[in-house]
Amino acid sequence: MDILLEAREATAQQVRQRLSDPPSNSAARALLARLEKKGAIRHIERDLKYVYVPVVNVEKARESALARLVRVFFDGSIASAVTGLVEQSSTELSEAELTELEATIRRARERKQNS
Amino acid sequence: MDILLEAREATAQQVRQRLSDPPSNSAARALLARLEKKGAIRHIERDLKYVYVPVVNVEKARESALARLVRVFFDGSIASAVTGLVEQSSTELSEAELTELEATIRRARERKQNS
DNA sequence: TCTGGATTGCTACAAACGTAACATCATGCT
DNA sequence: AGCATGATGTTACGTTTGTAGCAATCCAGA
Repeated sequence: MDILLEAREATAQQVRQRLSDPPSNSAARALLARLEKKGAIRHIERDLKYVYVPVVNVEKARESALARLVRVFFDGSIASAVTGLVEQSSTELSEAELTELEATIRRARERKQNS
Repeated sequence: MDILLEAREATAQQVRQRLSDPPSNSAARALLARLEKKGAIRHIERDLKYVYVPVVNVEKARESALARLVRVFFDGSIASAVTGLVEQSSTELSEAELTELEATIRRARERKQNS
């Protein structure tokens, strides 16, 4: 499921290849068939292959994933989560990104004051 | 598993109650027994109940959860993830927290320059 | 004492899942 | 045409997981 959300779309083979500890070909197809039966994904036929796409609301999936992360690993503190994210990978953030983040925080402050 | 990480510890009943779409009592107990068999959790006997606690490395679990989130929902961009986190919940952040986040960014910048 | 509630141990069965194997179909190459 | 390749459809089997039920144990209260 994550793989489809990440790749936007994928064939059975592509999903299988991206899975850690790749299951058999049958298992990958069966998994996709089950997800489709449950309504989580759907498939389009293209070039004789089935291309699977997630049917879930990506926005909501992201929101709930963020909320879960904050709740489970950061005691519900959004500030702690942001701090953790930034500090875990500070060297991967470019100067431009750091500046942009500061702008984001300023915008958040303004939105807060206007509400 | 998430529930145990979040609650630090829980009995079979507590885990079951916190699960969305709560499974049967037997299923909850069987699940915990399996997790214990796999070594992911362990149990302590207290007041005649089994209190289960996660045995996983919380640090690593958090890191991988953060990495997954960034990869799946934010195209691998840490900056986007931080922005999403801040904007999704800007009104829940206090002024003090916003200020603290700015300090965090400054620290990240300094660390970056020193590396 | 004894009765009820809560919890675990254990067993049997059903549903879901992983896997392998084979058939079928379309495509491309010789 | 004939054949190999890659994809899906389908079936069968074993493993894992979910469920229900019942016995045993401990505790609290009547």
